[in-house]
Amino acid sequence: MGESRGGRSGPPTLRDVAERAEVSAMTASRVLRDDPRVLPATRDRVRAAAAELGYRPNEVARSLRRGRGTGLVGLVVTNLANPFYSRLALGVDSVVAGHGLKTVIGNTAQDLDRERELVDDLVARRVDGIIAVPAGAEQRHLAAAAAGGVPVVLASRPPEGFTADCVLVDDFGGARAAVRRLLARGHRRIGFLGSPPAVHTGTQRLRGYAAALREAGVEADDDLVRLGQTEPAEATRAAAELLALDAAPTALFCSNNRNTIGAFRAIREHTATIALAGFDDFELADVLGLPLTLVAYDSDELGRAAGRLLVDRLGSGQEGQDAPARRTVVPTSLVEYGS
Amino acid sequence: MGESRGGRSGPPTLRDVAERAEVSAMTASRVLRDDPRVLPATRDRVRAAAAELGYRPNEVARSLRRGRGTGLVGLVVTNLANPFYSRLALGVDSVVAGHGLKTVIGNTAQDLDRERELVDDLVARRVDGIIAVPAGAEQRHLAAAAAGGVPVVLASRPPEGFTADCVLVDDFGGARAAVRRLLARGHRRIGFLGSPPAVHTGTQRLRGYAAALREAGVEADDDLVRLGQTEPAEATRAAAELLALDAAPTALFCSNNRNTIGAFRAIREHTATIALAGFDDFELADVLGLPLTLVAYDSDELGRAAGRLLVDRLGSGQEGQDAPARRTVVPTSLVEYGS
DNA sequence: CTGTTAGCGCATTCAA
DNA sequence: TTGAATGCGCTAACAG
Repeated sequence: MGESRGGRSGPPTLRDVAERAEVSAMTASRVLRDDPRVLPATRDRVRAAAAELGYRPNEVARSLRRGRGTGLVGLVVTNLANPFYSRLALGVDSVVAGHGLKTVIGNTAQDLDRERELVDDLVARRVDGIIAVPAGAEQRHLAAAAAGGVPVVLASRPPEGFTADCVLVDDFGGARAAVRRLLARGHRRIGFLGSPPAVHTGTQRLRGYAAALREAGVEADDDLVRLGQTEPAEATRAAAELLALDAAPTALFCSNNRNTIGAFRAIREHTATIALAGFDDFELADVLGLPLTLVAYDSDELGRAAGRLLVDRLGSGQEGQDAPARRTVVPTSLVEYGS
Repeated sequence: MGESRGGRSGPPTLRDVAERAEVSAMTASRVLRDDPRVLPATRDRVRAAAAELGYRPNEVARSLRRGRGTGLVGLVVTNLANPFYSRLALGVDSVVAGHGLKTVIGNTAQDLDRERELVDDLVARRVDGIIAVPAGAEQRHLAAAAAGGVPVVLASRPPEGFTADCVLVDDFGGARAAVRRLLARGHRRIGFLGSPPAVHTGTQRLRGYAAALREAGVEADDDLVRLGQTEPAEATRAAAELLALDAAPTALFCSNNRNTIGAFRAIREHTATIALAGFDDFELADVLGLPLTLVAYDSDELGRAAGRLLVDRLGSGQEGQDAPARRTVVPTSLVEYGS
């Protein structure tokens, strides 16, 4: 507990511990790293000295010296408040923590500039690897990081313009399955609510929607497709507009949980019965008092899979730098709520 | 783009840039930090060289050299999947990012050992400060960090056994207000569902509940109090048990959103009408089809306030190290849903 | 088993 | 305006 080192400032260093224990810095270093080649008596003295000074090894200096990275994994997401991303984060952390790595989470708030800065900063801080859910199709910053030797794994979006490992959800198949189910129930006018066009998952889910319609011989109607809603309130407005059309849809398919929740509120205010389906499961979906078909998948697993890809790549060391890129797809399933 | 440095390994360093630009490392350093005292011509040469090599300053070396910290703020939470914590995290980040600081989020999964390791690791990595929501009453690791000169701010729990800035929610007042409202509606047997006793917020909210009962002259009944539920499923079971009592409660008060959601499911399966109130607002609370009184507060603001306290303490520099600890309280309000 | 030498990549200090 | 020397805190590589 005693802070006393001739008035020097800042936290105690290895030398301080060494002096106090009357050994060289090297020996102190060995003790504190549990190197066995130290006499038990010396070891105890060093340990005591460290404890008395409240010594904490400086991890910054340590990584600089060792040169093999910092033991940190950077995770870049657009919106931590969305349970999808927080689950993903926990999945990543659960895997990498098992390999002695810490997760640094960066939130971009959908801002591309911020995303670029964040990635650059992670590289500058010498993280061992980066897992990212890029906000847009512009991925030059990630490509640069990868080119600079930092392993990059993409989650929920494929790499654009460079190669990297990635974990995807079966966006196309999941959306198609959900829309097929609406079609099987006799719906022919099915609306689509989705994220901005630049978002990969949204595009794929729209493709799945279109494919299901085509297979069923239903002509697509662009008036029934509304893209660009990010928050439930926007989705509620968009859904209300669709429901107010002369040729209004009898069912809605939403490309993510924000849109599904928004659409739910619009339907709730509406007189006619509208069927609802959407991508992403969410808490309390079962108690909305409305039949609801959701495309569910394990978002923790998405994170774990991404973590595994990264850890594998790190583990394979120098020689594994240019192993072929791997792509994992997380399956989806349909869940029926509400009855 | 060209990687070419006589076969040296690893990313390019300042010296590499300097050599390529035919200047000293010092000059290169100045250019890359936008030091104005460099001839424009030289500056351009250095910039070009850096770009060609794909140079990224090594932030690890930089912080070691400067000695004034890493520009990182450590945030320690128990469960990122809980919206409360992800909001808190965003609030913190929004404030500290404005001061050039990055947030490192660590998730403890309610594990005290993991929390201790995490804090130690953050200290070892020389973060500039730590914001924590400790899982239990045991805070020696935080006290040690604070004693070691790392500013610590607690969120949602007060420091135990040491002094530190903190941001609290008005747990006592919020709970009392909610229970008062149930009492005003004529309820006399009111059950309580809460987190494990070690959690500070749970204890305070229980105190608020008890105080409201006492004021109203209602005798407290320990049989109506169930502590220890962390997940909705556990809360559902606990609520069902209360509702099955001979002298069953006519209303339930829950000390957090996990318990409220769990209790909701139990009440939904129950025949009699049970009034429900709880601490924490949550998404879709308005559509549960049940009258619901919630204690709401701004959890982003909780994070922002914590960020502000930390930034203030950092800003005041050396001399502010032992400024008196500050305590901020975030107010609560009652929200009525369902009708 | 212990110590000495050297240097990771960068920026502060001083001198030119 | 530029550069040379020096050291942040720590640890490989080599002595002893």
